[in-house]
Amino acid sequence: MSRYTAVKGMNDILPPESLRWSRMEEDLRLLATRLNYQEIRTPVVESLELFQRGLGETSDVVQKEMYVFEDKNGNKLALKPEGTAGVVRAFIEHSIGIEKPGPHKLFYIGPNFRYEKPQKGRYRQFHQFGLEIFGDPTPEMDAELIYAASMILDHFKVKGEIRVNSIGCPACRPAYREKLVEYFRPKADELCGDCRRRIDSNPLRLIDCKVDAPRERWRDIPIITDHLCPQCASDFERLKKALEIFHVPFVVDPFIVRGLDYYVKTAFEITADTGGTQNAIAGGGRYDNLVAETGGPATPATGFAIGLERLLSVVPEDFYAPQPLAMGFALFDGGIPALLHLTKHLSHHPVRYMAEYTPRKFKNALQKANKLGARHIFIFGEDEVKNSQVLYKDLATGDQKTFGQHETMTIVSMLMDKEIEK
RNA sequence: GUGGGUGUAGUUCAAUGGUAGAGCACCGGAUUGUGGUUCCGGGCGUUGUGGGUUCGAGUCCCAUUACCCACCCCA
Repeated sequence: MSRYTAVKGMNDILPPESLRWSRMEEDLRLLATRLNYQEIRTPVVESLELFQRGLGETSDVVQKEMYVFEDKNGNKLALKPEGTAGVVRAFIEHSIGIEKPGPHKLFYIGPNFRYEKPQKGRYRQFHQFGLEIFGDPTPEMDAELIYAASMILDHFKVKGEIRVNSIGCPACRPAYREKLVEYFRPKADELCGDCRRRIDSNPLRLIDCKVDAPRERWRDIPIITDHLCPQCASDFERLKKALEIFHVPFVVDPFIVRGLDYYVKTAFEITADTGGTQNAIAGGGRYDNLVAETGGPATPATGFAIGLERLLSVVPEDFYAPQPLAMGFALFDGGIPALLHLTKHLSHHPVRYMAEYTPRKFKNALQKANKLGARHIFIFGEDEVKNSQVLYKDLATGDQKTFGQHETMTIVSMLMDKEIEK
């Protein structure tokens, strides 16, 4: 047992899992870039107030899940619990919306921190990839964003369910909220303790309760989509129409509620079977008022974030096949210079290769290569060195061949061709 | 914050209250340059930690801690 352990809820990512991570990140960057999203990198730390204002004082994230601390100057800071607030702050601070006409498409990828009790799919340090679009108010842009999300699912061969909703705007949501309160108040005695509190604190959450399962018990719960203002209602229709043109498979789920206060109108969520109860792999929606509320010019905006731990947990195991490994051995000290030359040449090519410079017996070299899972080996023994040759052996097929030591280009192309075949 | 479960070798797991073990993995070897099989050899682990009961505790009791899962919340 080592004396030090990783901090609770924060995990080491070790090989070979780390390879899946870096490949996944590479793919996400590539996909986003192709759709003309540009990367924005914001600090891990922001002022506490930014999050309090942005996410809402009453949200659980702000109330009890943030890592808050003071620096030596007494500034109240927080580790970012989500990605959007920092992006919005940077968008305003650097006048991105003023310098060029919109829409401005940005993506980010990085760690977030929430002080929660860890469980499957939930960690204190977790990672998100997100897309944000500033300066476009249309539901069609929401649809394009959701289409991008569905492309990401397809790319990673993930079967997810895209659930969309409209949660209204400041014009219509308060009225719906009242309707819910009216509906549930007489039923308070039948509700669980949490829900009784929610009637006043957060009535929108009532319909989501797993203890009471209100949607099973009462069929006549007021539904947000029946209480939208004319503008929100027509936007929602346009959203659905656009999604159909994109051929995005989706279901309307009028019970989706976003946990952060800044969302309006379009809200969506992608769920998948992650093997735990934390099955939301992505979530997002429109946040038209956040830029203004954060102190910037009124700017409509929409975006979403994917939880990378959860995404990776549903990416098929064989999605990223490791490259075959090649190894080099010397059977005696006299083979080492030639082995060094081979290492030097192969280092310049995209083949996975490593050498061992302690001379081994032939049999032990093969054993070692097997144990490390190598596919190709190169051996320099006395005969080979005498003739300026190298022995190549394919451990999968047993085929072997000798090459001249100067035929390294042939060797490289052979290794690379083999990889393409596979 | 609230529950439940589990902590024994690198790992997966055993051990009616009576000397702590096995598989896998790892290292070395089995007469000279051909592997995955086989065989032989290699482990004194503060049994998570601290107390208690007992002649005797990995085993029973209490506390504590870590991890896992669930509630809650969310990515």
